[in-house]
Amino acid sequence: MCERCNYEKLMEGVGIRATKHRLAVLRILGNAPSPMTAQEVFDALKADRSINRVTVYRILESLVEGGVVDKISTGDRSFRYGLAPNDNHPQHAHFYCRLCGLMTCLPPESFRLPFGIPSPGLPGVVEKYEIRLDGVCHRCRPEKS
Amino acid sequence: MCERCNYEKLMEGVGIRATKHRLAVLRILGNAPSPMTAQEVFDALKADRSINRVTVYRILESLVEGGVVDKISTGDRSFRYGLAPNDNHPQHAHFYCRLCGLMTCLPPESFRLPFGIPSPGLPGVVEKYEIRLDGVCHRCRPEKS
DNA sequence: GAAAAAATGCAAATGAGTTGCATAAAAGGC
DNA sequence: GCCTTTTATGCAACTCATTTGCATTTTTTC
Ligand SMILES: [Mn+2]
Ligand SMILES: [Mn+2]
Ligand SMILES: [Zn+2]
Ligand SMILES: [Zn+2]
Repeated sequence: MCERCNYEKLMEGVGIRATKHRLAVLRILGNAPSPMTAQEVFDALKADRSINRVTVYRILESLVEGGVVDKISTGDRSFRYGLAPNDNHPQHAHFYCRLCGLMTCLPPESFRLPFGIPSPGLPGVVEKYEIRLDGVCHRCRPEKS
Repeated sequence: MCERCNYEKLMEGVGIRATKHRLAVLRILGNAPSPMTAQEVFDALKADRSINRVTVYRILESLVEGGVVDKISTGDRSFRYGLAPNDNHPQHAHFYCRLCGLMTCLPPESFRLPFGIPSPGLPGVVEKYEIRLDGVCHRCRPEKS
């Protein structure tokens, strides 16, 4: 999804050592058109590398912890992971199909929150926010006229 | 949360028979200040009634299916349930504390999406949407100056 | 290069939510 | 009311994404 992102620098900038596996995970997420599940990342990695499922979870956890990757919740019981918003990638909303589980990135212009996180008045300190539209994607529509 | 809601009518209006258990669940959700987990609903019910955990899940499922209750996703791996937006209860965003798991309803005025669900251009038909601010609530703040 | 620290692998556990099937309660027909 | 059919609930077992514990590499530090 981005040629301008130097993933090594991105990771080391937040104090995460750039191992082969971690770099591979971040590249996969960076090239993905939509946020992926841990399983999808795992499968993508297995294609040309031997890696353990647990390691994938731990890497994703680190990247999320470092703020490089976003962990996105859905209507099913798994999470999706994608590049976190940064200078090159503005925050954006997602569409989630409750039938096939596909999660789609929406253009950043639409559905942005009209605020710079006005914490005063809120019940806590906001670290991130999520806007998710749920429904049924066109592929899954029963009848398409 | 609401004295104007006739829960029996609400349920039967969407074709859900109002059994004792179902009514109790809906009342608990209606009186709750924040969306609850299935476990919390179960515990609240157990206080003055014998009921099975699975039944709670099935009742919540029915109420969600009927559109009376909203199933809200979070940063942990469980869901919260609350009254679905209706004439008396406008859609609103939520704040989720990643430390204690508390989910708080935010005033409907703030953080509403500027749209009436403009499906054209979207990857599917939108049925609902979620706005969730994630962070750490004041109670969980490590140092409060 | 040896010791310490960090990353990875493997097996087992966790836990919210689900499924299958038995029983109880409610609804319909007479 | 009484019998039949449908729907709701209970109980036990299961699912499956994620986590945990601990052993084994791999990397870093000295
Ligand atoms: Mn995205
Ligand atoms: Mn709410
Ligand atoms: Zn779909
Ligand atoms: Zn908290």
